[in-house]
Amino acid sequence: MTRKNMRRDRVLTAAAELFGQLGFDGTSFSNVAEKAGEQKSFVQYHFENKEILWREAVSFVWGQRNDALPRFIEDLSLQPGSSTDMSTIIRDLCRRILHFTFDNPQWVKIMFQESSNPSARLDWLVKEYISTDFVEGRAMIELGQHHGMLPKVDAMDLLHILSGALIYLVNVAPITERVLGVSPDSADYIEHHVDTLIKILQP
Amino acid sequence: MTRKNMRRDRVLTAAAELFGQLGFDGTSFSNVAEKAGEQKSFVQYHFENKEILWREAVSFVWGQRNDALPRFIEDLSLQPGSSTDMSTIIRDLCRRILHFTFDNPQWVKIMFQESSNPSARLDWLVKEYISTDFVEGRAMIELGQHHGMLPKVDAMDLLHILSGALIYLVNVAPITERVLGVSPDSADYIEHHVDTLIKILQP
DNA sequence: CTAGCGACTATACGATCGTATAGTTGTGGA
DNA sequence: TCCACAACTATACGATCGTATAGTCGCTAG
Repeated sequence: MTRKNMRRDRVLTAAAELFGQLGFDGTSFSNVAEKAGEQKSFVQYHFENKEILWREAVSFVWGQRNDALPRFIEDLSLQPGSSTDMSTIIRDLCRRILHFTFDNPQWVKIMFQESSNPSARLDWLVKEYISTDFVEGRAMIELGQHHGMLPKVDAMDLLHILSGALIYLVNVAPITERVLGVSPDSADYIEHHVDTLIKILQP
Repeated sequence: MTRKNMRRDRVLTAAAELFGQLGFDGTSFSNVAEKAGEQKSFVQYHFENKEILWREAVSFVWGQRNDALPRFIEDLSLQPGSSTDMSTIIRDLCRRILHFTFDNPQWVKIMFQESSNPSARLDWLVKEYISTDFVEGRAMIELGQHHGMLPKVDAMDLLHILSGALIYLVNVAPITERVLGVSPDSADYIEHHVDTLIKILQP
């Protein structure tokens, strides 16, 4: 990768983090520049306004996510649908999603930020990325159901319930940490949580 | 209620909405004043700085929530633990929580805002309100388990899973609305969602 | 009647916001 | 060698930020 793109990516990484943590209005060019170790004018030069910076940061984050997540999901379809233990596959998938999202929470945080204050940006985000997520998520759930790995209930509701059960854990992690004095992003905690989820999902 | 307190409460209501939607940094005195139909100087007079305005708004919202929610939860313990249909009680509780949170999403949104950017404010929020929520939530889950109404798994994990399944629905509602073209805050949608959740929770 | 005080408003301050634009530097082709 | 242009930086602009403070109003104790 060229040095030029490295600097640009550092800015996008910083921007994504701040947009996720502070929201669109709470994030500033100087914020981003400082976090990225660049000058404000450098950021402004590469992204002519805040709206564009936001969109590029979102595309950057979703790109990384889409590079990483499908690998996990393919595991689901690779199984011949028979002999392998049902709970093992689901457990593995949940575990990987949790680990990935704990390491890369920006996509979830940005999604929640924009969703809490509907705007033209949310329209763009939905049209560009999230509507696809819904379709693929639903298909994944239905695949799991078809293989007898998930309860036979409304797929879209189940998608929301599972997404909620997983993502909520990441979102309230700093709170859980303060209240219970444990780290929800630790392998042990994730393992335990997924275990409980599996028990509930089993017939 | 005195006219004076009415104006103050209007400000707190506006502040809570904005803090939830835009976060602490994204919210300003002028923002709040405009939304409340007051002058910036009026807001500043009653709340000497932004930190205090935030804390008062949080206390206001949690106060309203604590006035409204316990009534629902008492229903759980009132039952003699026997004859009444298990699923009916849980279903009713979930339904009420969803309706209430769709009508008053500020407490959830503020919690997520602060959780996405750990700070001294989060410490205060946890100490003042959320640690209690955890304890009571856990007790409620254990009560449900004791009555044979919930699966016998780790109570804290189950609390997170249920909270997630319910609250996620509220948080992504604007997205769901755009993607599926339905209103997740409608009675029908809630009913259907809770129905699915109950099916999963049943043995 | 009025002095004083609590409730509220108006104005002022420096800092920072998003954006525009002028200036500087480096480099590759004529 | 020198020029053109891309890459980057510095500075400037009005608006708005959080906060401080001076001013206005109405009521009531003396």
